[in-house]
Amino acid sequence: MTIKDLARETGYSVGTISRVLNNHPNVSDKARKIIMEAVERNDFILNTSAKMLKQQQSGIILTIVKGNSNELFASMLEHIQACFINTKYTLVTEFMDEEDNEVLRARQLCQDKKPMGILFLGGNNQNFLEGFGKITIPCVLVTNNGADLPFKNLSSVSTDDCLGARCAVDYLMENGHRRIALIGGTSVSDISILRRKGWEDAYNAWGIKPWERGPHIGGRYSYESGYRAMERLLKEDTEVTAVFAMADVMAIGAISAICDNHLRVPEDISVIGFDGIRIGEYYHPKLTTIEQNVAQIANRSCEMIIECIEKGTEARHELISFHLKCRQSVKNCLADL
Amino acid sequence: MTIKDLARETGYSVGTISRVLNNHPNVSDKARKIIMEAVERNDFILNTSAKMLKQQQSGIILTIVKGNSNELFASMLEHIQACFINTKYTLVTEFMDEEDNEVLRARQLCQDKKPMGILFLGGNNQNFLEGFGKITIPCVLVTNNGADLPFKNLSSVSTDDCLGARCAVDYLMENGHRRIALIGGTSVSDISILRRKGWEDAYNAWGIKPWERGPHIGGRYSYESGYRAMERLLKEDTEVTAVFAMADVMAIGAISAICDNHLRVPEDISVIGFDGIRIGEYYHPKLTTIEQNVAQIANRSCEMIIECIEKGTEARHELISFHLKCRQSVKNCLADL
DNA sequence: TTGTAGGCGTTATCAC
DNA sequence: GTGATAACGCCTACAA
Repeated sequence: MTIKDLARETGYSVGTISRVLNNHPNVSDKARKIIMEAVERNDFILNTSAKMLKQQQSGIILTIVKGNSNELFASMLEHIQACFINTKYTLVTEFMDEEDNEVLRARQLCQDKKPMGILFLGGNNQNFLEGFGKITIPCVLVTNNGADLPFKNLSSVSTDDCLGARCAVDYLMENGHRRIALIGGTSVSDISILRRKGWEDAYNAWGIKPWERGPHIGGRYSYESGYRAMERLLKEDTEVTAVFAMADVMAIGAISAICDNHLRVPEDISVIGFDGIRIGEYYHPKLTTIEQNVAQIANRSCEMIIECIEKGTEARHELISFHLKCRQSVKNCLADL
Repeated sequence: MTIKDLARETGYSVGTISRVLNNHPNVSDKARKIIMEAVERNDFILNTSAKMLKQQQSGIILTIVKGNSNELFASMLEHIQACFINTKYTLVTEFMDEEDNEVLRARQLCQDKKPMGILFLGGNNQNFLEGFGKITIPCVLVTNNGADLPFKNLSSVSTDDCLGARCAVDYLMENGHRRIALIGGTSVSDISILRRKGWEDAYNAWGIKPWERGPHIGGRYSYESGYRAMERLLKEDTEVTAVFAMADVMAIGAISAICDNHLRVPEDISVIGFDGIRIGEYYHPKLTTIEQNVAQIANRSCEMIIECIEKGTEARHELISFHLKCRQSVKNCLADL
C-alpha cells in the first residue's frame, strides 16, 4: 500500500495525500477528512526509505556507548530510547570498548549510516580534539563536559564531576577520614581528571598535606579493575581508612577485594562510589555514593540533539545536579580520632 | 557523491558500477579494478535509503528487550550488537516494560520500521499464541523456548530452564537443604514455569513430600521484587534453609533483605540464583548460580535470524548449555542434619 | 561485457 | 485547493 493506492481509493491525487500526511496547509478540510479516514482504515504508514531518499536524510540518531558492561550507561540508554519512541527518528546504538577511539568510529558510522545526530555516552576529549573536526552533524556528549572543546556542533550534558567528587570526599572528611585513597580513571579520561581534581580540592580545603594523603590507583571503570586496584592498595598502603572510587562498579569491585582480604566495610575501610547505579542499593553493605540524575541527563540530551537538528541551534553545555546518597559503606570514625 | 559521479569519473556506466558494488558476475577484472579504486579514493558508500527503496527492504533487524534494568539482557545486547557490525543490517533496539505485550508492540513496529527480522529478549508464549500470527518475518526468541509454539517463522535459542533449575535445587539438596523456597516468576512467563518445574522435579526426585517443601513466592525479575519476596518469606516461613531465586537480580535482592533482617548468607540461609550476571562474582557473598552462556546464545540467535532472512530457512529451536557456578552463597549443612 | 532506461514511494514545484 | 510531474539514488531487466 502506497500513497498511489490511497490516491486511487480516495479519488484525490498523490500530491494531496502527501500534503495531508505531512500536515501541510492548502488542503480543504473535506479532503483532509476523507484522506485521514482512508489512512486509518488501511493502517497506512509512509515508506521511510522513500521519504528519506527524497529528503536526503536517514532519520537515524546514533548512540555510541563506550565502555561495556556499564550499568550506568545501560540505564541511560533505556531513558534515551524512550525519548525517541513515536518520533520520526530511529535510534541506533553502537557499543564499543573503552579503549577504542569513539571519534574515529563515529566518523566511519557517519559514512555508513548517515545519521542526523550522535549521542556519545562516554569518551574523552582528546579524541574529539584530534578528530571531531570532520564531523559536521549535531552531537551531544552525554555525561562528559565538552564546554572546553572548540566545536559549535558539539553540546554536552553532564554532572559536575569535580564538584561531585569534592562532595564525596568532603563527606568522608566530615566522617573523620583523612587518608583517603582514590581509585579509578586514566589520565586521558576527562571525567577521571575532573573527579581527581575534586578529590584534590577537598584535600586542599581541609588542609591535608600531600604526604598525608592516600594514593591514587588508576584503572578502567569495571568491577574487575576496582577489585585489582583495591588489592594493590591493600598491599601498598595500610593506613588508608577510606576509599573514593570514581564509579560505583569500581567501588563494588573494591569492596569485594576488601572482603576477600578478610577486612570489613565500613568497619575497617569505608568506601564511597560515584554514579548511583541500582545495585548499590542492594549491595551488602549498601553503597554510599554520588548519585547522578540519569533520567534528567538523558532527557536533556535528547531534547538538545533534536533541537540542534531541527532548529540548527548552537551547541550548549549543561550541568545536571547530583545527589549525595548516604547509605552504609562509610563509617563515622570521628570517635576514633 | 552517487554512482553517477562514479560513472563519470571512471568512464563506466552506472550499471557496471552497481554490479561491481554488489559483487555481481559479468564484470571484467579491469572494470572491477578501476571502479574499486575510485570507490576507495572517494570513500564512496551506497545510499541506503535508495537501495532499500529499490529492494523493498529496510535492512533493519529489530531487538525488542522486555524487562528493564536487566543486566542479563544488557550483556546479551552487547553481544548481539557485535554480531551486526559490518553487516548490511542495522540493529534497532526497543526497550519495553515487563508488563507490556511485546507482540502487539512488535506488530506496530513492523508497520513503522519494516524490519526484516526480530529478536525478542524476554517475552511470554501466551502473547505469541494470541498475536504472533500476523507477523510474517523471521523472528527469534532469545532465552525463551518456542518449540511448542506453532509458528514456522519463529525460532528460539535458550537455556534448558527446567534442567537448569533442577540442577540448582539438586545442588542445594546435595548440600543438605530440604526446605527450599522458590522466589520469582509469574504464571504467564514460560521461563518462570519451566524453572518452577525444575524446582518441583528436584523435590520429586529427592522424595520430599509437598508439606515439607518451601513455598513459592512470585514476582518480577528485579532487585526490588526479590527483596520484597524475601521479606515476605522471612515472615511467613522460618524453617526455610535455602532459597532458589529465578534470577540473579532476585537472588541479590533476597540476600539484601536477609541482611537487612540481621541474618546472614549463607550461614543462616543459603541462596542460589540463575543467569550468571557479572555482579554475582563481586557481590558479597559471591553468588552461587546457574550461569547461562550469554555469548553463545547471542551468537546463535544472530546466526539463525540471518540465515532465516537470507536463505528462508525454517524455524529451529536450540538449547544452549548452562553451567553451575559454585561460589559462596550456599552453605553445606550436611553436618547439621 | 557493458550501457540504457524504467521504476521503487515520496516530496515539492509547477501549473491550473 | 488540487493535480501532474520531475526528481532523489539505486537496481535490474533488456538491449547492444
